[in-house]
Amino acid sequence: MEKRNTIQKQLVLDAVHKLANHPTADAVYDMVSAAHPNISKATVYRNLTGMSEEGKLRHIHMPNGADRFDHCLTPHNHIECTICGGVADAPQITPELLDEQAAKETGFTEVTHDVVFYGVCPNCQSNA
Amino acid sequence: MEKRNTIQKQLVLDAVHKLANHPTADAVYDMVSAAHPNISKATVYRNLTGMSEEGKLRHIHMPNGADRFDHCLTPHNHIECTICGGVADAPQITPELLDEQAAKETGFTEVTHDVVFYGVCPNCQSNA
DNA sequence: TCTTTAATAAAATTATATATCAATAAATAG
DNA sequence: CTATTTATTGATATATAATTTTATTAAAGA
Repeated sequence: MEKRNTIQKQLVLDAVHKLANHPTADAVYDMVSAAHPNISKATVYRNLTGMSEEGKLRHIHMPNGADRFDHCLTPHNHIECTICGGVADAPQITPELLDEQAAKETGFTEVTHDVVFYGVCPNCQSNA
Repeated sequence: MEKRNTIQKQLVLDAVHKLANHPTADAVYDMVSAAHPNISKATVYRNLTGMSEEGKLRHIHMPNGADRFDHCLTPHNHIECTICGGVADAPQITPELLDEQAAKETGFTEVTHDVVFYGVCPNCQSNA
């Protein structure tokens, strides 16, 4: 008796898949609580971080605002629009190289990294 | 009469220089308030972000904990120890290339980025 | 069905950062 | 040097993101 499948956990996972576009915990809460009004925000947070640790989701730490969660598990980066705040996928760029080089030059081991790009999204470009 | 030089601003700038190792706003506040007990935390935050915008300091947005501030203005990245939480300098890696490639593949313009590395620092390696 | 205990709901708490606003003091003019 | 202007400050309140706490609930195995 280790892990249990709860309705709440399933609803949270479904919401991240349905929302697709890198929702924040709050956005997930909004969607889930529409169908299941009594769900607690703490439960949403717990399940999001828990399932990220299990590898069912990806936890994206945004340097500015709230963290986001991604249903897509293949390696890639993210780009945030500096105008509307929307987050899109960005290409993954030679990550092994980055980590190796940083390890060599800093003396740190087990090196990983986060990259977040910023820019103006196509939509905000045309509305300017 | 535009910008004013205040004791508080000078104390904050000095503290970031003296602390050197990428202090958080809180660490700066601790040092400054030792010499100037009445200083407000809001003033420390205001001066840190203000001087970062003026280019006198660099504001490092950390994806996890509190933001940090760097007296060193030459371009480089940072690496955070996953054990002790300390932050060290990391090499800058082909940034123009990253931004260009991300812009091309996403359709975003005016692309910049943040990179933060994570790893185990030399000190935590030997204490393991 | 019963038992165990992982997971939940609700509220309080922590951490980081910003906003508000009356009071203060730095820069300049006279 | 003094007066004036207003940027800056201090104190507090507020905002946002996320975690902790604790009694209760319910999932899974016996």
